[in-house]
Amino acid sequence: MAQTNPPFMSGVPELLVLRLLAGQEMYGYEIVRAVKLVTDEAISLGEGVIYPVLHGLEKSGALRAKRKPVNGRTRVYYSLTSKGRSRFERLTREWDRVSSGIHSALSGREHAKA
Amino acid sequence: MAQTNPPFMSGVPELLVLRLLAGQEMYGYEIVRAVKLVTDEAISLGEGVIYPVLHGLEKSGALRAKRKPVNGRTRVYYSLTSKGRSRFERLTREWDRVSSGIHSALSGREHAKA
DNA sequence: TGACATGCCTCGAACGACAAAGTAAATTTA
DNA sequence: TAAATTTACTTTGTCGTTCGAGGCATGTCA
Repeated sequence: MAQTNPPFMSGVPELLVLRLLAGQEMYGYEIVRAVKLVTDEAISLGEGVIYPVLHGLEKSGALRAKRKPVNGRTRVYYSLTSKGRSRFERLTREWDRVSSGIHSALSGREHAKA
Repeated sequence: MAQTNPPFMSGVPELLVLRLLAGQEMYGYEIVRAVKLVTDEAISLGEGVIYPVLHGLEKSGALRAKRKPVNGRTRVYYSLTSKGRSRFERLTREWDRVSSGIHSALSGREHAKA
């Protein structure tokens, strides 16, 4: 029972979460909605993806969580630590490397003999 | 024991294999070497990745295999079927969609309020 | 009253990438 | 000629991750 955004998704939820939190502190439910917006509807991630990513990043020290009661409901706001920021930068570089490698492969003229 | 090319790799081996075979027929070991070349060294896939992909694609009808003895050794050449070609096109479109969504997210100016 | 939105959480399944190791023959090198 | 390297294919097992579905509780709007 996986798959809706087909392939090409590994590492992407984490990258997007870090990207959003690099701009401002946000809470989980908000991130779920924001992902759609910032990716021009290309990518949609459910809560079952976002929350585990958030918890994992927090546990590893990349995020800091702050609980805030708002209108009787509780929101958990996350923000980047410095560790999170460097992780974001590393992943961004990695993404650039990989995606441009693939771009080369896809756009290269036919055969490149080994 | 996963990870060397870290994240962002899901679906990529299959895409690259299809891409290479769209240009010419090739055998497994050759594909392993070619991947490095066509991705400008950005991506390197071992035999433990390539061969299973090849077998899976063959089983699903995307590839056709032809055994050829060469210098006493046996090579298994693979080529794309029409099913494989349309799969390649579909995956390419999907890759473009996803990668440009991510690009939007990464390059967008800060906050985009939900 | 009910339906829907907000907000959090967790489970289990399915998939797929990967390293490592194994086999075997040809080629190269010492 | 013996040893090491390269070619070539294969399989096993592990591990991380995404994902849908479900559950819970409160608030708002009809």
